[in-house]
Parts: sequence; C-alpha cells; structure tokens
Amino acid sequence: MAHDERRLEVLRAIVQDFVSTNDPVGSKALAERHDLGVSPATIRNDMAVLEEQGYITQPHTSAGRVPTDKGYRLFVDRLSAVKPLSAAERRAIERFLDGAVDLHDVLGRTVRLLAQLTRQVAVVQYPTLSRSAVRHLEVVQVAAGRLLLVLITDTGRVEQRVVDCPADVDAGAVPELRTLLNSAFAGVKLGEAGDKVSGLMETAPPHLRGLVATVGATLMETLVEPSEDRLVIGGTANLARGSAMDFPGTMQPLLEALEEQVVVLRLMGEVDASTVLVRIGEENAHEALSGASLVTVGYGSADRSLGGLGVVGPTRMDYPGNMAAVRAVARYVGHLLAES
Amino acid sequence: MAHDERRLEVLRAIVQDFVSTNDPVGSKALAERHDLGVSPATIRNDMAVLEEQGYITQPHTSAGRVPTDKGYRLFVDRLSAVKPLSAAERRAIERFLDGAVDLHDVLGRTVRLLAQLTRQVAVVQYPTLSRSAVRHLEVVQVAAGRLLLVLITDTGRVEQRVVDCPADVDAGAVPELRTLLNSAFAGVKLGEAGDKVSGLMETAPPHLRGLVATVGATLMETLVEPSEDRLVIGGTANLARGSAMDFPGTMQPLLEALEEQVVVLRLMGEVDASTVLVRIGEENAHEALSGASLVTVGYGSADRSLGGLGVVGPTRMDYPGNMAAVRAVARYVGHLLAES
DNA sequence: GCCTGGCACTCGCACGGACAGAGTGCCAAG
DNA sequence: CTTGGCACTCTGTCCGTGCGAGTGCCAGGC
Repeated sequence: MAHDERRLEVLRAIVQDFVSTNDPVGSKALAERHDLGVSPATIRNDMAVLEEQGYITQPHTSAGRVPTDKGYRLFVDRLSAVKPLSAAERRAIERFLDGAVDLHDVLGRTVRLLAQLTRQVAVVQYPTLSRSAVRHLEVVQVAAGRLLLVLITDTGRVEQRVVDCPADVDAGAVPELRTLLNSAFAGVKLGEAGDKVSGLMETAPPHLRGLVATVGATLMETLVEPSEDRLVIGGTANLARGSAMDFPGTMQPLLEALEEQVVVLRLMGEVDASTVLVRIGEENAHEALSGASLVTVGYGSADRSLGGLGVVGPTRMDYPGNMAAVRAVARYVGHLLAES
Repeated sequence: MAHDERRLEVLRAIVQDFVSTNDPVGSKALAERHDLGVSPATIRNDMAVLEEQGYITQPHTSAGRVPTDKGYRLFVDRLSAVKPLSAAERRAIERFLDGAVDLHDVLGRTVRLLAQLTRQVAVVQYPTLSRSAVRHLEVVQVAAGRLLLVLITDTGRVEQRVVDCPADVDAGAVPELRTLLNSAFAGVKLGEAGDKVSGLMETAPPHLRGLVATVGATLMETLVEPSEDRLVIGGTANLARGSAMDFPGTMQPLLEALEEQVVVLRLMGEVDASTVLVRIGEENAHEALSGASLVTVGYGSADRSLGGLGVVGPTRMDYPGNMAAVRAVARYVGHLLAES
C-alpha cells in the first residue's frame, strides 16, 4: 500500500534531516526539503502514527520529532541505501595504510584513518591470538635463571614473557630449546597449542625436561588464554565536537567505558567479516553505551576472521556513511594482514 | 618583612581554595577558612597588590579572585610543600605495578595507575630506543625473499620490521646472519649502532655481503632513527569530569593534541629523572595546551633516563599532590625496568 | 477513503526588568 | 599598617511576557 510506504519515506527523511542538522524536524520543514508530494498536514498524520509505533518522539510538546533507537534501527535495516565511498576516500585508504612498517603501525594508521573518515571514535581490535598461528618462537637468555620468550604470530603480532627458572639454565640448552619449540609449534594455531605443550613434555629429550616444563607453563598462559585482546582507540576528540546535544550531560562514562576496553571487546567478539553489525543506543546492554551507537565489522581473509574494528558515536550518526567506511577499511586491512 | 610574607600566604590560600572549590575566592571566605590573623579588609589590600603584580585576577568585577598562570608558577616554585603520598597510595603503586608480564603491560598499568592516583590524564612515554641497548636480534624467514627482523632491547621493548630482499635468501644463511648480527650488536646502545652497521658491511663473510647490506639498511632505520617514540595515554575521561569551567568551550583541541602525540613527545624530550618539571598554561607554547598544565618527570635508573611520564590537566590542579604521585610512580617504574 | 487547508492550542525559549547577594575599593579612624 | 564602614558594581536568578514553532483536530474537497 502506497500509504505505508510513504510513512517509511517520512521516517527516512526525518532521520536524514535530523542527522544532518541536529534539530528536531517538523512537518513543514520536511515538506519543503523533501519531495514527498503531500502537504505538511498529511505528514503530520504520518508522524502521529510513527510516534505511536515508537519510531519517533518529540523532546517537548511543541518541538519537532526526533528518531528513537527503534526508528534508527528500522532506518538501518530497511531504509538506508549503501553509500559508496568517493574515489578520494578510496585513495585515502590506500595511501594511508600502505607503508606501514609493522602490525602496531598498521593498526595505529587504521584507527586514525577510520576516525578521520567517519569523524567518530574509531576502535580496532588487535588480531585475536587464538585465531592466529605461530610463526616463530624465540628464546633469549637474559640472566642465568631467566629466559625471555618471544612469540611471533603470522599476523605479525609479537608477545613476550619473562620466564623465571628455578635452576640456572645451561647456555647450550637455549638453542636446543629454540629448535625444539619451533619444530613443535611452527604453524600451529594458538587455540590448539595447548595439547602440543603436554605432548612436548613427554617427547622432549631428558636433559631438557625440566626446562620444557617451566617454559611450557608460561607458554600455555600466553598461547591458550586470550589474555590480552588489546584495543586501539582513536579520535576521541570527535566526541567533544557536537557533544552538548549528543551526550546528555557528560561523556565521561562513555570515555571510561572505552578506556576500560572490556565492554567494547566483548562486543567485538560477535563480529563477523561478512556483515557490518550496527548496535544502536539501548541495544547495547551496557549503561555507558546506551546513548551511543556502534558500527562494527570483522576483518581478516575469507577463511578466517582476525578481529574486529569499527566506530563509536552518538546514535545521531551517519549510518550509511559509517557502515561503508568501516567495511572498506576492514577489507583493506584484511588483505594487508593476510599477505604479510 | 612580615608584610610581604603574609601576601604570599594569601596567594597560597587563594590557590588552595580555588583548586579545591573551583569558585573564585573572596576576601571574606579567605579570612574564615584560613588563620591569617587579619581581617578581610586587610586581605583585600593584599589582593589588590597581588592583582597588580599579575598573580591573580578577577573574572568579573564583582567576583572573587582566581590565580593566573603566573600565580600558579609562584605557588609551585615557592609556596608548595612536598606532599608525601599516603601509605595506601604507596601500597597501591606496588600492588598495581607488580605482576606486569611485559613492557606493554608495565606501561599500560602505569598509565592507569597515574590516572587513578591523580584523577588527571596520564601520559607515559615508551622507553626511548636510542638510550636502550640491544639485547637480542632475531631473524626469521617468512618467505623466500622476505625476512622478519625482530629487535629486543634491554628495556624489554620489541621492534619488528619486514625486510624485502631483492633475491631469494638461502635458508642456511639465516642462522649465520643471526649469529653475525648478535655478536656485532649485543649490548650496543642503539644511538651508537649506526657505526657498527657500516663496519659490519666490510667484515661480513663474502657470501653474506648482499644480505647484510639489505638488512643493514632496514636496521639503520630501526635503530638509529628515534622513529616512533610512542606514547601511552589514559584517563581522558578525567577531562570530562570538571570540564565546564576548566576548559573554555570545548576540550576538543586538547584531546586532539594528546592524540597527535607529537606535541607531548616534544615536551617529554626535556624531562630529567631528578626533577619534576611543571609547565603551566601559557608556558606551553602550543595553543591547544595553553589552558592546561603538565607535570612530568623522567624515569629510569640513576645512570640513564629511559623516557618520561606525567599528567596533563587543567591549570587548576593539585600541583603538590600530582608532583608527588608522578615522582613516586616514576621511581617505581624506573626500578622495575632497570632490573628486568 | 484519503488528502488538504484552516484554526486553536500548547509549549519552549528568548527578552527584559527587578532583585538579592557577593565582592570590591576607598576612606577615615584607631 | 590595620580595621570597620559604606557606597558601588556587577552577576546570577527569578518572573512575566510575547513570539514562534509545531502539533492535533476538524470539516471540506478530490
């Protein structure tokens, strides 16, 4: 029925106008700025229905309408067209990300790029350890009874741990240990490394047994536990830009939640590389995020996902634009890390 | 002259009251809250002089007085007693920092600790590469013509670079190269490594020459250039706490400057482990920092400084408290990194 | 049956005047 | 040099008013 369709069109217009102007939008302004082909009065009727259904609301009795979380949700699910990036933006992505020297650099550039592209807070998760594979294990003796263990993954991530050994370590044993560990672990996915550790205890030559036991314990912690899924955050200055309206009172709780990382990390756990996931306002169970929206997606090659990235901003954000930017950046980063 | 001394006492009282209440302080309130032994009228006279000398100012004709940057400066230089940390705080430092597993973890904990202790934005510089020494160099072949170079410093910092070689690398050459590099560089201070690289070109066995040349070039970049003096920042949520008054309008420029890092890094270059450096408001040449104060100090062992750390906040901050916290944390971190 | 123009109504907000309170500067006296 | 007193100058607040935006509803037209 044309009737229902126009009503959705009205909702779309409201969202678009409100996002770009940050003012509650009234029936008259809507009729002027969009070719809806009907008069303000008709739009008012539609708005009344939309409000009854919970898609929009009015801040005060005599102000225009503002989308609710539910309204944004409908907009994102059914009303927003994919918004292709401009050629300039595509070029910016390449120019920005190429020439990164190591993983840290890639992620640092990514977060700055995303923040700049979307003018929101950007968040990038370090490649999750358990999904990567061991490329190399390095053992360095830093003192008589102290070894430094360095793990290099095929995503370029480096983890290090100091291992205190009960007895002094024979210098000659270190290269042996290194060879042993590498032949056992090279190429093994971190999530599956736990079994190997116990296997190694038995097959190791006798004179290395003690050492392997000690090192193995630390290795277990490092490999198996998803100990620190780190997060890189950037563009927090963007929060302070339109703040007054966007975040009621203060944005302190939001900043705290971002620094806390754990909340965002949990959300990142749900991402997947094929679809951009949008969480709007109250949909985020966590209180501090209830006034914010997240646009996230997984990155990685086709066969495995490495981690997630995305942006955080006020519910009043440019969803189509941000979704496009997030997806494009994730694709590029995925390729970059897959080939290295 | 007792006269002058009391005037300074008045300034101290003004700073203390203003810092704790965030309200311009008037003569009457001062007389009540502090035992200055004189009447409000006398204090008014002193205030008039202090204002003429530029130490305080009044926001409006009929409001109390507020310290100027110059006033804070005098306070910091001559009026503030060292404020020892409470036993609880000392314990918090130890409990918080012990149990860190690697360098990244140490710095992450440090920045959180400082932010929590001072309720300001905390900033910690990664140990500057040029002041550290090489502990180990690792070479890993990740593809036929591609090597991964991992540098481990004695401060526990790890740097990695991918090296693309023009020709395929013989697998047997990798261990040789590793041994060669380590015997040449182990223990060498990074700042002095440049000479070694050129020396190495000549002394290397003929079949490794080409490889050494390629790897050497990358090594030079990594070792000699103070490429990325990274910064860890935390507690930005503290900026949003008292914001309204503390930062005129928006704190966006300050957040941007912090993310930019370069401004703060330059300031960090001037620190030294023996004295806590305080920069107040306009003393920071940079515009974005003109409304903020920095309290910084170097950390490291007695014989060499590794980097700087500190806090950033509104000029209206608890200088003695922050100075004490910054110094105490720097000492502890210095010890921690020196022994590892 | 749906759209439209008209109209009365409701608020929020900006403006302006009045007022109280805080704080000062100055002066004359101790 | 200090002190109490006093007049003065502001700011912040409260209130009342008017305006404008926007709505909801109704009766008439396509």
